[in-house]
Amino acid sequence: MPSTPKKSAPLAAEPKTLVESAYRGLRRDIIEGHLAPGEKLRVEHLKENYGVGAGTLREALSLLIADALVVSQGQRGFRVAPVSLEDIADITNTRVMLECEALRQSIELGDDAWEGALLSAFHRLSKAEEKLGDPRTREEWEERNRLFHEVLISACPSRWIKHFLAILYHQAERYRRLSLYLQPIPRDVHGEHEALFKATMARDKEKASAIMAEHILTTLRSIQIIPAELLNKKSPEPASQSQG
Amino acid sequence: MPSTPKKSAPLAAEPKTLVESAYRGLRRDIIEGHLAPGEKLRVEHLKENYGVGAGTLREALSLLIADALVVSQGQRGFRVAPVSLEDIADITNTRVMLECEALRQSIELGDDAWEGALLSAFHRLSKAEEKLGDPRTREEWEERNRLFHEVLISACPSRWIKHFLAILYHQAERYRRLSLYLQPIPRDVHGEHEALFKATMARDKEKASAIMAEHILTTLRSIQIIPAELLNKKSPEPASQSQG
DNA sequence: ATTTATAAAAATCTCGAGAAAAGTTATTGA
DNA sequence: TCAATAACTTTTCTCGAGATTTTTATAAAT
Repeated sequence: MPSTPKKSAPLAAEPKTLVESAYRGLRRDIIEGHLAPGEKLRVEHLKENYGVGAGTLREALSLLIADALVVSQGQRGFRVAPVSLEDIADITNTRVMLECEALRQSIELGDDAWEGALLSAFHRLSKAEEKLGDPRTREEWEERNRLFHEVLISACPSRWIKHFLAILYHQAERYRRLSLYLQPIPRDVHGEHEALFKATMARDKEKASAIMAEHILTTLRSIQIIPAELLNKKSPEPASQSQG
Repeated sequence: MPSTPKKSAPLAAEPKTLVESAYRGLRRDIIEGHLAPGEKLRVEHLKENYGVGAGTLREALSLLIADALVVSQGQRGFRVAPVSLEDIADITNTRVMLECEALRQSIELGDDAWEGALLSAFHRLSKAEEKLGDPRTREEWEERNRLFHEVLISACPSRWIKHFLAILYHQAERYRRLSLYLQPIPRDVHGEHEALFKATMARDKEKASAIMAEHILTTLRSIQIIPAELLNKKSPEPASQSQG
């Protein structure tokens, strides 16, 4: 569970310590694909890229195991978590179940402030969707999309469901970015968001969750074709990373 | 997700490294209550109890954040995760949802080998339940109970659901042990297990999941009274731990 | 040519000491 | 008496170096 109630990240908010700085940088590079799935993470090499000591980097990698973005085996070091078609299907199905349940509870319990926040988030997302196509606005849309989904379920009182959803969202985001090269622009995602928004505001639990399920599953279908060369790099080819 | 398909633990199987040894010992001591909820975990003191260096212990603590048994805040060190009535209720409800879904899928997809394993697990659990009351057999019952639940959902193909359930099971176990002093012997748990077993073998998905839900919720009700002195020790009172 | 054994290389794992921060106690001033 | 500051103590955080283990490369033997 999140140690602080501030954000969805599994650690405190701002990178006060070097461990957290390295954790952030590594997470970003894994999700954005700069560190390929299955790639070996050699501590002695990586510590230079993130400007920290060996022990500190090991600690950051241990933290990333919680997000299932890194795996470690016995005495054989760390690797970027591998990807597979079964995995993304599993992630999606589990996310559908949890997010639909969270949405139902949120609709049941949400108050006026929640409605207001939702209205605001939907407005901002709509604005970002108007000017899609420009790759410079993609990051903005990505962030507002995340926020829209977060606000939708924010009235759900279960911290555990939200915690698990945050993990799954990061996982799904990684897969989405891997297949982004193929499908630069989503399908009619605005229509889906609008229907989702309306059903939620109308407090129609079943309809809203049905739309949500279809929405997430559609995303899966647009992802399922991933070029083979992006999968599970086992060889120790050195990749360049960004710096926190 | 588990890095190895062997067990439900988030790390490799046997404690080959000191990090893992410390991780195991700490997890045990937290779940069994030797390290009280909310208690501060001072690295310099703890490293003697587990016979490892400071960096190694920090790494083990980072690993425990994945299980939500330890929390860390900024520059203020580590603490045992606090407990609350809302939390155990949340854990239970989430567990009901996930475990019922997993059971439905398991019933749907389980083959003959699964039925055989289930039969075996139920038999062993029944034997252990006959001679309950003797506190020496409690650990044995605990283990067989865990295994019975694990086998029940083992035919569910979703690794993520099982991963989340493993986390929640550890959480619930901690609460159960905290309240164990009050309720040394469970209620008619054997009858519940038998009904659950029969409905599952009869491939009655809805009936089985309904019994499962009631079963888990009943456990919650028997837990919800926890003596105040066991809650959230904020003061740095030194507690004695077991040694790995 | 394939396999086994040996040796070198690389990487992981581990520890103790030093710098930075947080928490605590004592002192000063109103 | 109480609040604020300052000095002190404790603890966390960080790094570099040494001990094991794994991996790779080389050579010998069937």
